[in-house]
Amino acid sequence: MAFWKPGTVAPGSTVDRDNEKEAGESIMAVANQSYRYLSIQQQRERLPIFKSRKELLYLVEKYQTVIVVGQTGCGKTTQLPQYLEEAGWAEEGRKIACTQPRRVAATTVAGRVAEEIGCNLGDKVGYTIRFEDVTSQNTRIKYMTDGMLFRETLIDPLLMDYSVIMIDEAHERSLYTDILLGVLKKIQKKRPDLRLIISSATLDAEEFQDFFNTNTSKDKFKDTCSIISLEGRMYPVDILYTVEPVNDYVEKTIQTVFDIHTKEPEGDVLVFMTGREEIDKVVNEISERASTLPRNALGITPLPIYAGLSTEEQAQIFEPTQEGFRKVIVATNIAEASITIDGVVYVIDCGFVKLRAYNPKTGMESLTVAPISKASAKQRAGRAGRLKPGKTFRLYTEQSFMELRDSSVPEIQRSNLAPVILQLKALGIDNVLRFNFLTPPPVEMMIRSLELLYSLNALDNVGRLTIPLGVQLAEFPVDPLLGKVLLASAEFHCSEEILSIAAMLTVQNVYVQPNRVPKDVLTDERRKFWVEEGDHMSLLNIYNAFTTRGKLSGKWCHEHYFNFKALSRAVSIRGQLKKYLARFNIPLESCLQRHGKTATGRVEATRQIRRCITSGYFSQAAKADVDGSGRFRTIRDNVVLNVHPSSVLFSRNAKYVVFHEVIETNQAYMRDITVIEPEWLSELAPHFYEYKK
DNA sequence: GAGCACTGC
Repeated sequence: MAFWKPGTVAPGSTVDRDNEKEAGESIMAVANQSYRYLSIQQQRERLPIFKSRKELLYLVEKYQTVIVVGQTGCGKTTQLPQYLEEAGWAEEGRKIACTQPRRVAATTVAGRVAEEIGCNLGDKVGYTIRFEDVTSQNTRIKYMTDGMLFRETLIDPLLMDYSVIMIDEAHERSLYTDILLGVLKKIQKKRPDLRLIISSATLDAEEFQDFFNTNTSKDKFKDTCSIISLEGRMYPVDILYTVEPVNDYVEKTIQTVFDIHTKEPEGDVLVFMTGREEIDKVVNEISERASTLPRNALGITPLPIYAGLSTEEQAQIFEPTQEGFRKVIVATNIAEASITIDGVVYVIDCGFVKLRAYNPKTGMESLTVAPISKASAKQRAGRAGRLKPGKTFRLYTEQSFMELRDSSVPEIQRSNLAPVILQLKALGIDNVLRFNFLTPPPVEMMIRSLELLYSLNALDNVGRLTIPLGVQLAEFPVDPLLGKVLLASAEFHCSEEILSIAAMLTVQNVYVQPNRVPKDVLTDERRKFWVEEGDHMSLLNIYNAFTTRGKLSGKWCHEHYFNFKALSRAVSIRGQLKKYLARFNIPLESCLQRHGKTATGRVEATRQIRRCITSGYFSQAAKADVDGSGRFRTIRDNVVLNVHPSSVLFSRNAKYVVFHEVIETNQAYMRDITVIEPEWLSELAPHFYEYKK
């Protein structure tokens, strides 16, 4: 292919096998290939990490922190905790923890290790994720999400249960990974016996080392942190760059798919795009042009995958390729680390990703297309080398690749920090501005969040958590604004309704939009559940319909184009939030059941619910422009906002609203909106609005 | 007047 140029490190070079938990280190995967006759012990000894077993154990003995570098596919996630357990680190009732950024990873690895050890899951080996605690008194090795370990610090600030904590996939720099690193560094000062293992990609290892070495630099000259590199196991992936920069990567993608299809041996293709619109375009174009292929040629099956698809639609990509066809999977970033697809030999990488950013000046989040990092590019390329030697086509020049950031901006630098600040305060870290972050978030973002927490009355005027409100908001596993609404529901006598609304706001993708169904059919179906008061009350209707006449069934969701997975999750979340309300002594009351028998009672009840929502979301209020353009402006800062087209209130004439969130793409859109009366703002949040007016 | 990357408690 004349348009392509091999990368200078390309032929024969190996790329890390990205997600060793799915296949790479699995002894079962190995067993299925050629070592079926080996005992489990023999299989474990064949993994690349086994050669480093002694050295690893020596380092953990000697150093407080050990950084285990990259080269995934070596077995570190499943083997390292077992080595530690075998060496006695889990004796005397102590546990070994291993954190993962994603729930699926925690559960699947735990299952695999339990099988290797030959115990029931939840016995010697277990896992803990939100809504599922599969551990017992006997549990010695505990896999968990990073968010869950952070929750545990609120209960046991020194994490005394654990002798070793392994933070896996630290290079991903998830929000909770970053917070945990800061908190664990503090804990280490008080617990010299605690061992930390940070598993990271090569590029960040020294940053982690510098971070942990500063703990003791003042009086000792010896390092307390060591790095070890492990070799991985995966097939080589050739990397090809374009010779010239690409203007239209959607078109270039389609060309490349056909080039691969007509010139390369068999093997499926995985394409990385940024979002739904591009994916649909690529899939449609491929289908159309596929009909022009010669009659006797191999067929081509394009399939989309992104989070907004229903479970059934997502499942299609895992079905075996039809005889005589080549599968082309067109994906968002979901395929970079969350979903693993077997059979991929070719990867096409457009070089971009959609990222969420937080603007502290407006308090708005934006969703923008940005170039990926070198680490992401490497991760994407690695998806081609799981089955056999593969090829990755990067739709950018090698020069552009060299100019990419080494790794993505950590999540903590682009998030709303209000929840983080509350939780750090609850841990007794009063001066959050001086908290030891691996990479500190911008100071103005911290200050904006502190102001917001003060206006919610979660912090007092010297920045301490208020009692009980601030303390309760820190405990609640929801955003502080939503937490405030939940707590205020006592006053408005509508906790039953608010629980359902809060659960529905917390899950994503309540609606599914199958491509085969015409848009007006979808809209008509949705209107059956919609009410003029806005999205919150409509979500409540959907929740109630799902749990009563919908009988919690997948079939009902399918018929009405709702996402079954999302609604089921809402039911679990509601249950969890209900337990918190019970703990905070907030009575369960339903104003709709009490007053909803008559029309006027119903109107009054929904007013109460909307007032309750306003008592938490008063800072996110907007007023319609008088020109009838449908545009709004935030009441305090005059920022222009539009109604999101998915909202109940799209193309309806509301005057004053509060909104759950704003997503800024080409324009700023409010999502999940409720109609309010302006007097409620001065009544419920005079401190916030008094200088206006 | 017209749009929805991905996680986590």
